[in-house]
Amino acid sequence: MSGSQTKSESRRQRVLDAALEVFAREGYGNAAVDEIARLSATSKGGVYFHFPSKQAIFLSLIDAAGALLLERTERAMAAETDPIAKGDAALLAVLRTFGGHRALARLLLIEALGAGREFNQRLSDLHADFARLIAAYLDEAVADGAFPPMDVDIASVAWFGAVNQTVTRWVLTGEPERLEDVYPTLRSLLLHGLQGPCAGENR
Amino acid sequence: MSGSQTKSESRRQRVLDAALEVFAREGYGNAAVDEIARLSATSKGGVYFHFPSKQAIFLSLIDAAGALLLERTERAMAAETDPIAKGDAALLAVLRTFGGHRALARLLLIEALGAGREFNQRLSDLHADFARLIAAYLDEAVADGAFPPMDVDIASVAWFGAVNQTVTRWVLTGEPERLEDVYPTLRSLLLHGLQGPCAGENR
Amino acid sequence: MSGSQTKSESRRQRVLDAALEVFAREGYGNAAVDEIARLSATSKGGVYFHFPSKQAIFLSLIDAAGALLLERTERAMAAETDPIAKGDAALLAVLRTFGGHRALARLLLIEALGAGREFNQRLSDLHADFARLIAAYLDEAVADGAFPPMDVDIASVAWFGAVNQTVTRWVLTGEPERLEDVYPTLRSLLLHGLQGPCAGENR
Amino acid sequence: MSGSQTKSESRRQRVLDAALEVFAREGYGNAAVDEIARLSATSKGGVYFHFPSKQAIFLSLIDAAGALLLERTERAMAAETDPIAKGDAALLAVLRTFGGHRALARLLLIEALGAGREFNQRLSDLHADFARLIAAYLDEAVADGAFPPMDVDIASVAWFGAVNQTVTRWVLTGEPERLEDVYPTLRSLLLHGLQGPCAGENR
DNA sequence: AATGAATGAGCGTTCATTCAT
DNA sequence: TATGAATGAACGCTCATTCAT
Repeated sequence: MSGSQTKSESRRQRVLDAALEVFAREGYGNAAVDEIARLSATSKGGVYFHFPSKQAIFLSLIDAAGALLLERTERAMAAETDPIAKGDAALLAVLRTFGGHRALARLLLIEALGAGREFNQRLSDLHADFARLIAAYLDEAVADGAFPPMDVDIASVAWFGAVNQTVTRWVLTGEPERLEDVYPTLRSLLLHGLQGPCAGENR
Repeated sequence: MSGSQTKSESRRQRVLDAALEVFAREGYGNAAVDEIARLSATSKGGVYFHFPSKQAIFLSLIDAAGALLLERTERAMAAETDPIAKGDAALLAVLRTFGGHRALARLLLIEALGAGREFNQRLSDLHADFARLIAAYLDEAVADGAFPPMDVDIASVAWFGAVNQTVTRWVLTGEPERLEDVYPTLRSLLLHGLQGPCAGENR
Repeated sequence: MSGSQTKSESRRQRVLDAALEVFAREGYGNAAVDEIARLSATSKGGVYFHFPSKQAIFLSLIDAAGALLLERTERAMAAETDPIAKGDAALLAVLRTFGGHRALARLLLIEALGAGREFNQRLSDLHADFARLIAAYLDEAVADGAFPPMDVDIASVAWFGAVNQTVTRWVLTGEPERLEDVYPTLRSLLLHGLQGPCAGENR
Repeated sequence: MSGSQTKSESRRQRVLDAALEVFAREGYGNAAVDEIARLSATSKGGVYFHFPSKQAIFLSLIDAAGALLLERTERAMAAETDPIAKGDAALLAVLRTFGGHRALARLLLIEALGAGREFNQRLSDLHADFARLIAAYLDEAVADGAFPPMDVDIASVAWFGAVNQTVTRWVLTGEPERLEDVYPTLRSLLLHGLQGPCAGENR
């Protein structure tokens, strides 16, 4: 990796960092490339040297954020063997990733949704990727006997949605102060639903 | 209701109908007031006679859509007495309302989110209203002994999120073809979670 | 004069009164016909029944204001016979007319100027009318031996300008509190100029 | 001064030149930024790159014109020592500055007045600056014994007004063809008033 | 690689005027 | 006479994108 490559990479990264902040603060439509350039201590031309368009910057951010979320979740699940523990690990990984980076949460769960048709596909793909991850785990857990047979497609989407909504509420209203505090309740709900754990079952 | 009132109201309603279509198709930022005027067979000035701003049109739509959703859900729940049946009714009402009006679903679950800070408050309020409705039901059901004690705040948000996400997937990907098809699975997940109904329990 | 004529006249006058207030407050360009209608307790259509256009309202006001100023000045001069006293009377009449009606002063000296080419002609005519009045007086006074021969055209314009500027300053800055307070100084300046009255001359 | 600075400055100046012409021709309200852009052989965006708003362009012009007028007058007065000669120099400087630039005269004496409350302050300031210049001169001349004691505030405003009105007439009606032709008459009026020079006084 | 001046299409909003009632 | 809903042209301003340097 040559010095100039490094410099170029860091410049590109500075642009992405600035873009994340601006997009999260202003939303996609209201974000100005000028502002991204200013925040990244570059010029407008500099931004356009590294990215072909404003849209491409946003897509880069979504892709990176999605990849980060997936990777963290996968890694956390891989560290466990027990099916239930795998699920717990996934839940915690998502809550921790979003809880530690509010701008990222805002970008992925809020701004990306209304940014236009072009991004819906990308977002659908990400949702699908994540659902696939959860679905694969559910399939395994079902095969393992930990869970009864179910429609894993819908179950994974619902799992994802329940988690998303608590994160979204946290982003929009600031409640609860620490996102991870929802973990015990959410865990119980995901596992046992509203009716709670069956008698004689542990935890 | 005089004739002129009727006419004026109908013009206003035509604008709202057109706006719903345009906002759902283009998103808030990309929607042009010109296009709304064209679709409602009015002039731009006509639109601005009935609404002070583009933002006000959007807010009107969100408020109306939110009120419709709440009202339908409340009405459906009121028709039942059994706690479990109330929950089922709420779930079905939401799925049917959204399933019967994809543009409305897109507006409320997708476009309103990324439309800017001004709308987040309104949306938060709606989310809170809906969560309160569910929370009140859960409180009752817990008191009734149908559900064990739980953190109803988080539970209602998670309930809402699981439903929203399936609706969102339907809006974005068209799956499943009929939204209501998710009802049985979603119902089971909400009630019993991933681990399914306890042995000896009926459905 | 029939009752309806009276009513019509009074309605028309109410529009003019409202227009004077709005034009003086907002300027010609920023004044809205809607606002004039509101202030005159009429509808927009009502305004347009009495006047063919916004421009016509403004011209009516300018004409009326100009006529009032001319008439007051002429009447005041007619009441005197001594040439110097005639001049004093004219000066006082102008100061009193403007001093008693700030909106009128603002309209004639400020707003009418920048309102557009269409009004410049009208304003020029008014200026010319007034200058003619002063010029006729000066001609008489010169013939009388009260003043030495002079270029009465320029003198009348300068007279008008000196007065106008003090009124304009009053409108814009509020100084002096009572416009008529400038009378003694202005009188002396107009009669004797900066060098003051000649030795042996009385006031 | 680098080449790019020169180019940027010249573009900015071209915009100002075009704006002066358009504002003088159409008035502030009727002037379109599009037209300014066309006349300066730029694009609308180009105009807005150099100025934040239409209002700012207008203010720039007023400030520059006011500064030019003040500077020319001050310079002309500084070149003389005799009080009377200083006054003559000031009068000539104003007449020549306006007489040589009709658009500038129109901007400062006509369009700026009716352009709105925002500009009145600026214009008041300019009037005050100019009045201060004249007042300072009058104070000196009084101390020198050239003029008798007087209310210099009002005298300077009247001086300014008499000159302005002749310039305004020239702008509006084109009379006299050469503005400077009013100089002798105006000079005499300002010095001696309508009653003319005292017997035994020279010039 | 980087800069920033320049472009120009597009948009929200205003408002004088018209006209059916 | 009077009303006020409707029209539509006009305008100030923004901003993603380009490109000469």
